[in-house]
Amino acid sequence: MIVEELKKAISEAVKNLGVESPKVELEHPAELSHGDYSTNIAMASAKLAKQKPRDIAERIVAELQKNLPTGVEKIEVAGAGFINFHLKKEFFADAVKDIDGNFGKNQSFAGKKVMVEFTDPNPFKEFHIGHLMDNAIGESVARIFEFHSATVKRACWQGDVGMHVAKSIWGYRKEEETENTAQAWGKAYARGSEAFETDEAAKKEITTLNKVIYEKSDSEVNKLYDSGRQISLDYFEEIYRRVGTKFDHYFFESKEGVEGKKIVEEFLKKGVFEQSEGAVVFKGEQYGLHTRVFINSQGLPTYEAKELGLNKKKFEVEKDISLSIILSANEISEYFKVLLKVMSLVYPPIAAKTKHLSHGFLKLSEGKMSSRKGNVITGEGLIQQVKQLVFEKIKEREMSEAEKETLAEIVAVGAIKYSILRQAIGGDIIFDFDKSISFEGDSGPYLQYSYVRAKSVLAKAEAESIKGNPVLPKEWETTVLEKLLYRFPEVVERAGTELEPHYVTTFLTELAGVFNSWYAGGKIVDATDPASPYKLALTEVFVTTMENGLWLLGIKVPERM
RNA sequence: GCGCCUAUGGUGAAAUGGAUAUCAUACCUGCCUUCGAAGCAGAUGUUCCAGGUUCGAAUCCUGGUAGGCGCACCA
Repeated sequence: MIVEELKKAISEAVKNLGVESPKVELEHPAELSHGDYSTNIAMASAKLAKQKPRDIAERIVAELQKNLPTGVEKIEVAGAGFINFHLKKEFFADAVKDIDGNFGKNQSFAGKKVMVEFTDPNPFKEFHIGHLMDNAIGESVARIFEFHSATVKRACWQGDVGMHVAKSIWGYRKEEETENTAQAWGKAYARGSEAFETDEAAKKEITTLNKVIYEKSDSEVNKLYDSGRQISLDYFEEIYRRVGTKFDHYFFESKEGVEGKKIVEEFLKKGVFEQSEGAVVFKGEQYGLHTRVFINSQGLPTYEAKELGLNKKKFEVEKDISLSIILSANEISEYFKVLLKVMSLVYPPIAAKTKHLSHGFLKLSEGKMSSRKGNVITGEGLIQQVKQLVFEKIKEREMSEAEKETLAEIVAVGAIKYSILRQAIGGDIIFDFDKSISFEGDSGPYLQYSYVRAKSVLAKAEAESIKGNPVLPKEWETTVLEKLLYRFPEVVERAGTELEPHYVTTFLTELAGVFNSWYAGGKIVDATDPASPYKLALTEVFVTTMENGLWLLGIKVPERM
């Protein structure tokens, strides 16, 4: 590996100078003109040596020149004392040669199992664009772990009991003729919530109904409950299919709540929880957190207790989980700190392996979206709207209706996922339909288009029977494309360590830009050009990288567009 | 009130304590008789404020300001 070679050479050079120095760090400079790798070792050791950084840098370089590491074209001192390494064109050609379908994968989680819990929509409520955001991030995180060779188990945690269900069923019964569809249940929830907040009598009815649902004591309610629940779940399944997620495990609050309540009761005796105002609570203040209710005064488990049951259950259904990730919006971050504290007191080994990953909020420019108020954009609605724009764009194309339909779906879902995965996961996205979903510039379709275009170059080459060959042509000037391509595995690795899919998005966007620019600069397939086979090999490798990178983002690639 | 998070061109974002802060969009100017113009090339414009740490700060620390979220039986 070039990095290890360079590091070794640098530390030896530094040692030969008798300069004391900290650990050698290599990085890619922000600008390619500054070389392929750079080190700030001279600045870092200048203080220890009581010398000028630039002088040290000059002497290190002189030392390195005596025995230039393989693969290095030239070494320069720049700026305050940076040492920049420019690699040889052969290095890049070698890197290109090694790229295959596994490009970007590493072994860091080989033999380890990771569970990722995400999406988590609640039956009886809308599947809104916030769920779409959670899904896009969660699916990408799962795929990134798969590229780290982990066995990944996707889990979906669904609230099929609780106050929201009572509100929905109450709201459903209020309306005389209500269709049994997911949309109708979503509206019923809004009705129930409204009444709960404004009407005291309704509030009482709903609270009672909640208990009835838990106890399954009313057969008419049970019937409504069963059919409404199934309608929601079927509806969700259809969305998962469209966005490309397959869950391994579905967990339900109705089930895990029972176990969770038992855990709370057991640890109430052990003093972890205490009784307060008829409820069972955890006093978080002693840990700098706040108090939360685990069993309410009706004797029903709250979300906290259910989670306690859930996280134990995860480690029962899947043996040997190394890492259990829970994805959610950051509105419940504080709550999760309390939960993780309780978990560390109740079952420390599980708590130690559980990590809460919180992402920002997807909200509308006119304010917070709330399914209680009914001002939500549903996930399905958004996909439909974006699809319409795609249809508009391709209406003149010579394609069958079926082909247009498939293409519109792929482009629409890709555009949405890109708009979510382009930024660090902590930040909110103020959703504005016209601005948030783009087809040009930094966008999903830009990546898809670049890919499709490269594929058609390959198709042309095949038609003209020109084959790709990664052997360097005689006169060759290294392209920016080559200088970026070999970095892809590093990007994937970093995305995994930091749990940040957007590193992949940023890299692919830059790569596609570089490819497009190169593409516009001259012909790739050209029988009269001796460099054509190498150019083709580069194009092939670009296609492979885009395929793998887009897969990591959960973005599908069309054949034509 | 207390706690957590955030603040980067007009707008949306990126940046491992590093070099002249990078993209996109919008606006303006060119390029389809090259392998797909959902593209390419060019022009304009940016780190909330005040201190501090550091050879070096958008990044770390302190104090402000502005915004978001949370703070007992919703999830």
